Amino acid sequence: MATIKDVAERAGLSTTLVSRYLNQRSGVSPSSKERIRNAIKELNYRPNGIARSLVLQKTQSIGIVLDNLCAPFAARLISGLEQGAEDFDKENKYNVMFCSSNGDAEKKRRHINFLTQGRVDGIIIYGSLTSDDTLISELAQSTFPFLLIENDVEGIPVDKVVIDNVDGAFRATEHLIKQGHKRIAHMAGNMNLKITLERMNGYIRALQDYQIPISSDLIIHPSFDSMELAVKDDRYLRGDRSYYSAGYREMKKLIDGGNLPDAIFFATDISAFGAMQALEEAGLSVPDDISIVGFDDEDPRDYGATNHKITTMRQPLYDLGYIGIKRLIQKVNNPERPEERIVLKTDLIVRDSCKSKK
Amino acid sequence: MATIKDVAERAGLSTTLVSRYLNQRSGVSPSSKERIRNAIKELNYRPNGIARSLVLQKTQSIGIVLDNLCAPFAARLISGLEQGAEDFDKENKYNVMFCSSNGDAEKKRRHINFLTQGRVDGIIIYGSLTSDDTLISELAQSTFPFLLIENDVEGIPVDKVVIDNVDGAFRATEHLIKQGHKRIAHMAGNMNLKITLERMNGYIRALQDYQIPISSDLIIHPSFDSMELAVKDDRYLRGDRSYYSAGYREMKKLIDGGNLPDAIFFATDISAFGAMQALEEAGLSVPDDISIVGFDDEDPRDYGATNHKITTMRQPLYDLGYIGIKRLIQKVNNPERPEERIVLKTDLIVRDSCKSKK
DNA sequence: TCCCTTTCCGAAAGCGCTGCCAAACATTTA
DNA sequence: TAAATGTTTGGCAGCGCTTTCGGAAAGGGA
Repeated sequence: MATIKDVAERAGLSTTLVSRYLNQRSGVSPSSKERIRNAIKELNYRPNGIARSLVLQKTQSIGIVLDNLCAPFAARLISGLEQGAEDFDKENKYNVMFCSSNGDAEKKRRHINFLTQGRVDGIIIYGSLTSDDTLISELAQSTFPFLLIENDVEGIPVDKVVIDNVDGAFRATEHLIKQGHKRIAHMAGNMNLKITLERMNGYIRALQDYQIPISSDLIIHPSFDSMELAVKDDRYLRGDRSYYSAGYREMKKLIDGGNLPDAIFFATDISAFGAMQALEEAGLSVPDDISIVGFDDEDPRDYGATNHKITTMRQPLYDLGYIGIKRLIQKVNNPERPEERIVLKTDLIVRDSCKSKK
Repeated sequence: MATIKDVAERAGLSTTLVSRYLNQRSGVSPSSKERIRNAIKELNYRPNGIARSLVLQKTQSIGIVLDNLCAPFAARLISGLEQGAEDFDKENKYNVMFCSSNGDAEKKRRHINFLTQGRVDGIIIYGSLTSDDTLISELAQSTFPFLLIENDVEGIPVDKVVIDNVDGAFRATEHLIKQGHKRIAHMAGNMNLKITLERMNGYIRALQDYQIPISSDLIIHPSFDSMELAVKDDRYLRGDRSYYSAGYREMKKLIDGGNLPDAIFFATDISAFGAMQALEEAGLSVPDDISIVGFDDEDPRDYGATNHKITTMRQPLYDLGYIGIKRLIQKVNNPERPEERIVLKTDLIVRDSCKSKK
């Protein structure tokens, strides 16, 4: 591969001049320009961005690492990220690069390590790492600019943008309460996840606020299988179905138990979809026999479910990305700014799965 | 940011030794190791990958640039790429990074330029560039390893893996012929695209082979709007709907014209979905009134269509990615290998949109 | 004791580029 | 004509790392 030196030699000029030409700086005479242009063409020269970045201490790029590029929610998140990068810095455009770990924690680690070794100017990490994520705190010690989305790690000052899960769950439950429901159950998510705790918290607070007694019978803790195969008919089904099966199983138990609650707030739509299948099979109707509110605004079709129109709390994924990358770029350009924790609210999307109780 | 020099100084050793330690080479005594380890921790040192890559002339990463990361087909392609990278080089794992241009040709160009300036060891470009893609030929002149997927540029020796569109269209048409259809129409795609020509070519050859007269009345050239908004209800619809509308319009004309063909072979499923809506609205049935074969195996739900079960030619997208990245990594490790053009066949997926003619 | 391995270590060159600074040249002004 | 100003140009250091190569130290055998 030809280098800037080769070009300079060929053009009979100094590398300084060639560099100036390449970066369209002033101080290059027209005749020199011409000679450099020719030399470049003759040698098929392509500048080495790596070397350039080394001296400039800047790559003009941003890395994003997430678990699953093809996940149902990813599209909206990605759009937000791309658009944010576009809108923020119109002249010095940032190149946004995505790395997908496909649920492999080790791979995610590797990606983060790779990118944070100066390969990009900053990174955004979506979602949590394994429980013992010393990597985040190590990163926080260094000065490398990074930002977390949907990973509300505690104890370390870190830039992050997160969802207000407590508020979302509160409002979801409140929605049910305001429709006159009293026996409101909650089907929790994976208890290893912080968001599960937060959502349960919101549920409990809503009941407390409206002076509805909290019954532990009505709080359901499904057990989750490990991630279920997301491939069907060689067509990639975008979502992990383990929550679906869990919802199905628990709903079945509930139906068999005989004492159905008025309403259920699900920590995630996916479990709700599974539950709805169980209800359907039992000849029960949503919302006539039971009201349901979910969370996440998932697309039932991504989980092979029938097209339920479920009332749900929707995460502002686009905004998560948009705001996140804006903040990161600010950080890149002004490392002194103190860390921020940005909280976004969820939206209540009212569909057909709830009904007022007479 | 601390550098290797700082670490060496702190440890009271040379940078050479620190480098050796970092790369787990022999020739570092246990006591030195200990001191280096401490120095690294104390300084929060992270090695600079950029500098490392500059001297090693290797980044251990691969870049992928495509038009739309969130496109319906992308999931399968991405899976293939990721898996291929994984399977090929188990010890020196490559980091795969994705760049999405969202249909912006200038952005795609920028991404390609960025990555090919030594930022990665090789890139894969999915889909075509603008018609005047001098960029590809420039790249071909250089020694930078790259590979094209689904972009069968001519005249330049380039590594690429492509679909056999002629064969696919031939077999699609043949499928119709063998069911006894005689008046088989073809709805073409965007005539600026080479694949459109190839698919039409396959259609014509099939008719010729089976001695069915070719009638230009039966070859429909829809006009396509520019890319249609792919957002609906703030939920990102994954596909571009312009082909859908075109299919709808043309089918309507055909119905109004009165003289419906026995069958239609569509250059893309998306047009077929649109056409099927028109047929439905006209009270006509597929496959009773007309048989249909499509191409691409698109998911109707990605285009807001009802869930048609269409017989179609499916592209082996996973394989495209899997084989493509394997080939690229080979190229990276052995630049001398001459360019290859790998052709993959499509699969006929029989569903419910065709019926034998009595 | 000497010589020969073996192990550990560091100086220095260099990867391809940019930016500072001074030198060379050209042009204008007094 | 000399001085002052403006425009081009190139030498060189240095970005953070690896690697070569020779030297020092330590251990072993005679």
